[in-house]
Amino acid sequence: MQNVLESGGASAASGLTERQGAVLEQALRLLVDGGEKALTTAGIARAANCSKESLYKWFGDRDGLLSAMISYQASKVRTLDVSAGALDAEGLRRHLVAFAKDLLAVLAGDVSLALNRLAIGQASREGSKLGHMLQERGRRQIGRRAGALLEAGRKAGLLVFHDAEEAYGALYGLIVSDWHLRMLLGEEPGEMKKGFSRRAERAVDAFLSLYGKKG
Amino acid sequence: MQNVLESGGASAASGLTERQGAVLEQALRLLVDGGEKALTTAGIARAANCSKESLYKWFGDRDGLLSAMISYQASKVRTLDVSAGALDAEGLRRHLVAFAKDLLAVLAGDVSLALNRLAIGQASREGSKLGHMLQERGRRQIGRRAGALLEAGRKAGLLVFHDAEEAYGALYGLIVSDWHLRMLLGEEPGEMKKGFSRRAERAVDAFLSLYGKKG
DNA sequence: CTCCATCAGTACCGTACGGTACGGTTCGCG
DNA sequence: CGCGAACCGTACCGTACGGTACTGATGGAG
Repeated sequence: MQNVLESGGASAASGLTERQGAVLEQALRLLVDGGEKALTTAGIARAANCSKESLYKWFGDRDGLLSAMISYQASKVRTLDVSAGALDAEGLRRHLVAFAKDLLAVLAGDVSLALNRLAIGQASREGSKLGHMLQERGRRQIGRRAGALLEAGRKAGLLVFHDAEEAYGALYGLIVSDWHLRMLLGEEPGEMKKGFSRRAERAVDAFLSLYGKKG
Repeated sequence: MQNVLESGGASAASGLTERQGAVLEQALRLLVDGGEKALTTAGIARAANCSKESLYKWFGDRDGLLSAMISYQASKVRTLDVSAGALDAEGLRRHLVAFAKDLLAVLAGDVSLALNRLAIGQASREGSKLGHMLQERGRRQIGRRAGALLEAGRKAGLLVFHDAEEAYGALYGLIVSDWHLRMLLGEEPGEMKKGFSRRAERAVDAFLSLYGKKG
């Protein structure tokens, strides 16, 4: 997640120069540390050792900078596709548990929480481009991985469902419940992370009990 | 939820005068309409036909006013206790479905969404009193109703679980999934509300399939 | 009627932020 | 070397907000 060192990296993928990516990195760090209120153009310029003029030249506007931050962060997250060849019951369970743990880890991450808070705060005013973007690039991405996993399970005769979206919704709800919102509201995530592993297994057990064959 | 007409109402319960309650009502309306950015002290004073000086005299501070708004709104929501005498399977299911529909309706409400956005936006900076307060007065309240319902179901031999908190978490997750977050991010709630009824029943079916006696 | 408390309305102040303009510096290129 | 582009640092401007001070009106108590 912090690998700025890779040449090109996430910057090239979005048509950004390396320097601009580094600036966005600093902006994300500012956002994580101090919240939206601390995310001033002057602060970003100071933290990134660049000038405000450059910020406006590169991103046009404060909103453009915010959008670029979300876009940049999303471009760093790549969901590994599961090679679902020859899946047995135990393998499916392991994959589901891994997915659950990854999901909880991602949602509990500093940057994810900060960006979600930012987008939610901006969601009230008309436009709400950020919320839509976060939704599209974040959830849709991880949803694809889950969808592929569920479809593979069904093809292997291990899962039974007629609506993949509904099954995914149940899986998501069983895993996350209201933990995401609680973390967004400021509950200390350190205490929560301890129970994540057990929570992931419990959720997958329940999900398999609902949608597993002869379950 | 909108019954401001009751004499005294939520104001008296919180040690507020009727006038102060009306001011908070206008503040909530401003927040719902325009988001946190529109919630300025001058705007509240203008909307409520009062002076800024009175605002500061009554609530001390802008944060105090925000806290008062959450406290005031929470004091208006009363969870009806279920008289759980003689519960059969069909009755339990009906109660659960009613709870699910109420939960979805509350979470999708304008005021709830606006207050959650406000608290989440404020959660980053140290203190995060609002998030904690919303958590305590909101979730804990509705969680009690669910807890009583679940306990009654177990006592009637209709539900089997060893950890009420875990069962409630599963119920909540199955009902809400990621819909709350999506609405907080600005997704149009109008389109969602149509499916709430069916969603509530599906969720309760799944929950009963997990925790109902004999499968 | 007089006194006093409360409150609306407004003017005011300090601050902080978004956005712009300008001087000085580095660096690549002909 | 000369030139221009990119850019850093900073100063600057307009605006908007939080919070305070003042004035005048209202209304109840003695």
